[in-house]
Amino acid sequence: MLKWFLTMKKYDHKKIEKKWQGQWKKNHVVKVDKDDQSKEKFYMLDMFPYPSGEGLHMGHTESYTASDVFYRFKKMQGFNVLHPQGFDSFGLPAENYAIKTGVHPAETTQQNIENYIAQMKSLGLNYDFDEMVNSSDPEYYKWTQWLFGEFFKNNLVYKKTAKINWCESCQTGIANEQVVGGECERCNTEIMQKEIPGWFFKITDFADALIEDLDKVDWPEYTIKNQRNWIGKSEGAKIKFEIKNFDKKIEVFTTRPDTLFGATYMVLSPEHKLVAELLENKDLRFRNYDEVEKYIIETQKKSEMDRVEGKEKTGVLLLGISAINPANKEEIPIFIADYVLSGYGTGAIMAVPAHDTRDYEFADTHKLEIRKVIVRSGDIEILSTAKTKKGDVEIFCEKGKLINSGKFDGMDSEEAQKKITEFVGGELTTNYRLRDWSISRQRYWGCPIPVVYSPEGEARLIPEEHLPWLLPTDVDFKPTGISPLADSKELKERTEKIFGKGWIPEYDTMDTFVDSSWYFLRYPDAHNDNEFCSEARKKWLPVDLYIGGAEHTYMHLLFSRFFVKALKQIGLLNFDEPFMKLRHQGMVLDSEGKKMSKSKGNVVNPTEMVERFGADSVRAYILFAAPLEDEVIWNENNIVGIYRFLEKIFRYTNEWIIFNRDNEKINLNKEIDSLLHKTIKKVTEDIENLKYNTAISSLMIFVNKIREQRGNTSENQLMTLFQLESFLKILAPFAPHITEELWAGLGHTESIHLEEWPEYNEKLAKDDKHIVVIQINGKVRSEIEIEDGEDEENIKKRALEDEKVQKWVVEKEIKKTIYITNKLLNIVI
RNA sequence: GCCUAGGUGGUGGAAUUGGUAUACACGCAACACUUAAAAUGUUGUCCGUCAUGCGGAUGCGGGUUCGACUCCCGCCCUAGGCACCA
Repeated sequence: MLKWFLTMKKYDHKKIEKKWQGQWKKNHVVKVDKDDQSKEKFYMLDMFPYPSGEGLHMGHTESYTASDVFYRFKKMQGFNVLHPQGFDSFGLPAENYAIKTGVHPAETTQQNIENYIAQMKSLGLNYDFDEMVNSSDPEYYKWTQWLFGEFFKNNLVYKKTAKINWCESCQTGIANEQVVGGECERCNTEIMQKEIPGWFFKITDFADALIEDLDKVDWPEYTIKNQRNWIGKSEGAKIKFEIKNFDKKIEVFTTRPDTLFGATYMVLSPEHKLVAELLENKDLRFRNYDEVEKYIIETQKKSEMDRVEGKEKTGVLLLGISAINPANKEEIPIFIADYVLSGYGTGAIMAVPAHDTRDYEFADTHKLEIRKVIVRSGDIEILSTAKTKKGDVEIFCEKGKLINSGKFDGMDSEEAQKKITEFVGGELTTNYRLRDWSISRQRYWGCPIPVVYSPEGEARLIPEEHLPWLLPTDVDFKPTGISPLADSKELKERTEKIFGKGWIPEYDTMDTFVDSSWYFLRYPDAHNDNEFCSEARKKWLPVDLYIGGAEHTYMHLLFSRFFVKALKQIGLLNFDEPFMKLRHQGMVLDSEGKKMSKSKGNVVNPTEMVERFGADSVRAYILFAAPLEDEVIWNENNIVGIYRFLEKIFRYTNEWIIFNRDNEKINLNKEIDSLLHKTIKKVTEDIENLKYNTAISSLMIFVNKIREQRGNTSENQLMTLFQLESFLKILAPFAPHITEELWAGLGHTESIHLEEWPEYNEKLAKDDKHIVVIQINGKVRSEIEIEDGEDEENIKKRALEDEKVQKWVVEKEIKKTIYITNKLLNIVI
């Protein structure tokens, strides 16, 4: 014993990890040959991070480790795996930091990227950083601009002046999709409304395809649902209402044209164009002009959140005008109210208080007529059918049969929707919640929009030969309400030099979501200066497995999907969906189960954890602690379990090397061999299904078994070299450093990560004996050991002879028995 | 209010075409080694009971079934998301 104790090495994770991280780089272990046609391709993608000053966080650590494990696994299985990483490096934090300190965003971004790369390497993440993509690099954004140009030429981008969400702090417009809880997603300032001209991508053109193609992908159910809900398709009708004594019509969108006879008033959103027109028309001036104007101003101050939260349904009657219900020609009042939003439908509604909760609440407050026109089918006589109860009156919001609707009485809702729409000259139509994507930002640190304006104000695309259209450097970062680029002398001169006197450049930059909507198309051909991706390299697309946070389920995924569909329509791609399989990692919480945040001071730094426990332990622990998609509690006290596990393997392997290296007469331990094959099977299947926690647990069970057997056997009979090596290989994706060290210790000169993934023998992975549980009336009373495939009658006979079973069945009639092969026998008495 | 996910020992979690509930890990306890501690090892650890037995337990209450963490009905709680969508 003393001998091996003296020669035994200690598991020094720092030394081992540093050594191999250096070696991998030197020996090109991470290199991918993108043109290798001999192997099947696999594209494993991570959501690229924004390189913030705070560095990598634990969420990245989990997600990137998960993909790194899968990458190593697929590579060992013989796939040619592309597993790139890059940086989503345009964005507000760097610009805000520049405003505060004067340090140019390019500089801080570069520093942060270097820091991120160092952190990623310290975790043993094997990215080939030569194939990196960096969205603020002109070599990259040249192609962002080029793609914008393709959209421009193909009518998929247009300019319009629109009231948009405005963030006072960022001094920029914010897309609807980027407003979180009425606040700016990035800085949490409350969003206001402001009229701003800007460029929009026609994402709504693809609304139906964006819904339908969700059938083609292997994504989490809820992510698919979220995408569907975000697009928000609804069937209905557009119907026009005449205004009395005014030659204009109000068009409404309704999902319930069958309730038209019950429309007892109309509501316009305060921003509705017609309201402004009516206000300007002196002949028609409302009798309550001041009240109306005051209400409009109050609404403008409100964010969408405020409008939503107001419990009282406020609104103002437009005194002096009225509309005609086209179904029954009755004169009905018109209101403006902020519960009607300008951005959805037509910005105007017909209100049917008897059959819509919100309309009812408004009608109740303003004492308006409530006319019932729908009753539950087969319930014509009784008018009191109810779904939702509101005060004393009952509201029925479902479809049913019509009453009080003239010649349509007795008709079913379904049929009446078509017939009534037809009757009033309306139009059946589909409406979407999705709006076109506003991409203009009045910011500095973003991709310049490659457009110039003629002296007459006409927008023209900057020709390809002038790309990349560089972001100027001579600007002041301070927010003024206009784009920082308007400051640049150089940009102005550059524009005039190329296009002539009087031409001015577009000053806005693009939403950073544009950069991240196509980056995965660039990795296969990251250095191509002539194309965004060559035809040959497009064979890598689409992405086979994408791992990233669930927080991106709406915007990033939707925008990326839109890009792929748009580029297919243009003819630049030939597939429909960017990400075939998608999985999310859960949040990493502190030891008390709370969200990590700077303000709480409970943020765990991955690099510090790597220092203390080693990259292998950090990797294995974060995957072991919980299923990938669940929340992970980062508990430092628990990581020691993984550390001990690795240490045991380290000690065991070194013992093995000392005693067995030159010993050719190791006897095959059949029990260990069977367990090994079971473990290979389990780990292989679990990795394939991203069930890393149970894969690691089965590796632990294997090690425990070996430790247990060590007491019963002489050391040189424990494991063959082949068995030991197979075990190290299936551990390698999780703990790449320690396995590499032990692999080298066994005398290998090539990396373990270039080895083939062990095959399991189905026969050996199967037991030839099983324990069958004997139940009496569903309660476990005994168990017997059986041969694999033993005859049911025989098992039954043996079970009834069992002493413990005898006690229960003696003098009882056996009604029936149920046998589950190799598992269970239930005797019913 | 709506949508989604979930509720299993002291803790993280395992097990679902319905078939031994609590794998694996942490923690805890006892023992061994040690002058001692750490480390390591061994044993034990859902609850009740004197128990190699018996009974009970997967948020709560019912149901289906030979058998339910798993399926059905009703309710409670937690987390995340959405929100006047006409």
